[in-house]
Amino acid sequence: MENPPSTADRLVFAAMKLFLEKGYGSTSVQDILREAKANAGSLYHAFPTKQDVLLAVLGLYREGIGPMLLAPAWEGVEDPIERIFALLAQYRRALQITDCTYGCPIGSLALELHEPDPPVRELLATNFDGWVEAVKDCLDQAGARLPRGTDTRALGQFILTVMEGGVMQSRTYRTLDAFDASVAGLRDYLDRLQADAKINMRS
Amino acid sequence: MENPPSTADRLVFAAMKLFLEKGYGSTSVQDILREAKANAGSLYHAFPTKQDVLLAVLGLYREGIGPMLLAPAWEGVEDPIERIFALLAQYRRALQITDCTYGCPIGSLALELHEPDPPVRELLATNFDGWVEAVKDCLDQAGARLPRGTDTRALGQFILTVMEGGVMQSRTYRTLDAFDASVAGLRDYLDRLQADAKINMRS
DNA sequence: CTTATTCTTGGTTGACCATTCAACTAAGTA
DNA sequence: TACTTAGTTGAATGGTCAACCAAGAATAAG
Repeated sequence: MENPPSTADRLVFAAMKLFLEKGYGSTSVQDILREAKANAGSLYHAFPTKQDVLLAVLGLYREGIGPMLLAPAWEGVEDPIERIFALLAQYRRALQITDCTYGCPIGSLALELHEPDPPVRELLATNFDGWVEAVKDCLDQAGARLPRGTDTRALGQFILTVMEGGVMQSRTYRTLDAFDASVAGLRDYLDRLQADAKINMRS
Repeated sequence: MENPPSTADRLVFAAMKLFLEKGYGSTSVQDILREAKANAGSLYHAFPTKQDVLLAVLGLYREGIGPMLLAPAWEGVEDPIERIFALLAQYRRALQITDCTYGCPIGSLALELHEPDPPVRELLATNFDGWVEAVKDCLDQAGARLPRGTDTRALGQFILTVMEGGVMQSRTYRTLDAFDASVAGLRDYLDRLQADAKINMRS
């Protein structure tokens, strides 16, 4: 993995960067070729179509959830509930250093591609699944700190919802306000759930 | 307003329909012309560029929030908190009858247009503002049923976040599950806020 | 009726799009 | 050596795109 990356790898990384910056539709194959310093033939030798490049990018995101997203976010954070907010803080940082222009790449693609071919839609869903699963694990670890019978998977989906909705608004307003308001709302909610669980310990 | 609509109107309505169905980038000027049964020159007589058609569509959405969105959703619903959920139910219905393909037109455009020209971005933000303001009004009417000192505008933003995030996931999964889970989470949260406000009445 | 204005017609322009292809190179094998 | 395969080159293809515009029709004003 230390040797120079293959042309196919360069192409996928270039596409990942450009899809994040400009979206899928507005990124031309030429753009990818220029960014990766490759030729059209090389791309079409490695990938049948532009959409297959997208699939490779989405696959890379899926594989990267653990090592590229969760690992850095959770460094030095042990508490499972705090890990959730550390993850959200990671997205906040991304918004901050890009002046609220880049958000969640998966969410952007999910809404840009109105009627994506089934394989694309499935990979987007798989990415969401991986994210929700990670949050669900945190919630499960929090265990008795949450009310008995909490549907942790549904709560995980709710947390993804809050992240994506907050990112969407912040990108539109070009301000962190809406994202912060959304995370604050979530924080308040989780605090109340924990307070409730504490009171009802007996029973 | 009973006379046949002008060509410009037909074009804007056609564009509204197509932008919702296929997004802005994937809708060509030709598509709009075909749908509106008009010619290219007519469009460019009424609008300098395609983007100006988008601006007209966004303006129409903005004007329509009250009469086209809130009025039907709130028919027969008086309770301010229930009005919020009636509004969310309206989006659920839209998802349902389109097999989870159409969601919120503003949200879709907001994420599709990665770096929109300032006037477009501002109109998207104005649309969000109008929505949040309407929800805020409901929350303000709920008054003492919410904890003292509740930031109703921030809570309104949070509710928009939940709607948009839920719609995004449901469109990706092609299932109402994630939307329902998100609304259920919000319902639980608002219930807890109201329970809290009731207990702390005295003070 | 005449003139001015507004709107419509539809063909045209030139840029850009994803994709293809025949020719070429480099590396491996026997 | 001769042959095979994987990867590369970059020009060419056919199509679609937003936008333009000259000419004509409809409408309104004098």
